[in-house]
Amino acid sequence: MSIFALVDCNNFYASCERVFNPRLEGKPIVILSNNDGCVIARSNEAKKIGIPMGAPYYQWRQVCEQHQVHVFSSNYELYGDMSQRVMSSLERLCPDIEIYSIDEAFLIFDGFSSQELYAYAVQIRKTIKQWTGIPVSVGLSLTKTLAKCANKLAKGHATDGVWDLTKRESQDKALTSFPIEDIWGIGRRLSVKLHDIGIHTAADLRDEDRSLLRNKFGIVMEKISHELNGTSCLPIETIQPKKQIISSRSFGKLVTELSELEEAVSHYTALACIKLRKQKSVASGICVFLHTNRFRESDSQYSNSLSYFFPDATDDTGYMISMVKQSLKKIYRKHFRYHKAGIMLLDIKPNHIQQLSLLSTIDTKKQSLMTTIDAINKTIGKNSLFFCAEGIEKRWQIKREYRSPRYTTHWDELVVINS
DNA sequence: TCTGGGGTCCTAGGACCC
DNA sequence: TCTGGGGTCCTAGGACCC
Repeated sequence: MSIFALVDCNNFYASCERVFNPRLEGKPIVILSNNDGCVIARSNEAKKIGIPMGAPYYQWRQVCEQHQVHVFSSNYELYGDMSQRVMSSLERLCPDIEIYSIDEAFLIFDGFSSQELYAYAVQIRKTIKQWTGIPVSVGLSLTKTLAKCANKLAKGHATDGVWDLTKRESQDKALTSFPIEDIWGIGRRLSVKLHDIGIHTAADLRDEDRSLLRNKFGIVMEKISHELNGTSCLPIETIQPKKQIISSRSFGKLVTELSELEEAVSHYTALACIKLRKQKSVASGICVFLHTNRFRESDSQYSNSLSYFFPDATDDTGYMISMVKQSLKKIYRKHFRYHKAGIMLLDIKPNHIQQLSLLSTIDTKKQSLMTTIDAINKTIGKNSLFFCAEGIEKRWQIKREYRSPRYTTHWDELVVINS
């Protein structure tokens, strides 16, 4: 029988900061979202202080200062690179792997006894720590959902960072005190509804009449119940190309001018196109959106979006920028203070099964231009070449006052050791 | 002053087809 | 008395995840 292991990095972003700055060990750390807006990651010490996930930073700044919390802007280049190191290490330890998020992966094992597997999980944990510096926890069980539960227990209680829920007795014991809101796939709204009908723990949900669950909540809930019962409904999935790519940011300052919005939106388009070409795909359309700051109740509010579909699916940044600027002009209104804008690439397909229009004229020169730009930027550094439309000053760019060095991706930001 | 960003899946309802 | 029935595709909205 197959056993799923969920490997999850502990407080991933905070751990990444610690790898290159060991003085942070044992200290409270928080990491802020883009624009230094919200708290999006916390070390255990920061959790203990009571700083909640998602809290607006300006409301917690004082508390942070008071407790000498180390505050960082998000450093996605560092976290992304560290994630790759963790994932490629895991791939060497187990060939059957699904990378589920930046800090989690499911592994699948066949033919291990549960004692052997427990020992191997402990080994995996040690190896990842040694190779990357990142601490991880491992949850073991018969389904993905149970492995998630096991991982949660590993984080809370396990001494060696591994929790085994493969045996029915251990499941019974754990699930009767496992709150439904902690189950993977049950969010805030569903847990309220479940409590209303008397389902309070994972065991309650597991033992509930599944046709009732199906009728009341749909197939997702029915599957969760099966999964909690040890029947696997969610297989390991291989990496799929994205079906849509979104690129958007809040601005570092409120923006009123069309010209600045054009720059921002062009820049986001360029970023999205890089991702698009990287996964060897083309997009059939692009949607542009913008809105004012809904938290500023005294400001007049406006939001809008507009999609444009291309005659032929494409990955050409220049063409998309020109189209997106036209769309933006149509939805732009003067006299509003804009807080955020973005674009979404729509109906993405692999570039080798491109459906051409009757009158299509694919421009191979442009294709090789994009390939060349990507190659140059890859060799001599990001943004070495970019479209003028993206702007040079980029005054609307996000704030990142507390970003740590990009230790692993920039030569001039390498870690320095003072003797 | 200051409130993230990027994704997926499912469902219901409408449009349309034969 | 008694409006056809069965199917697909698309979209918007809701829910969730990290």
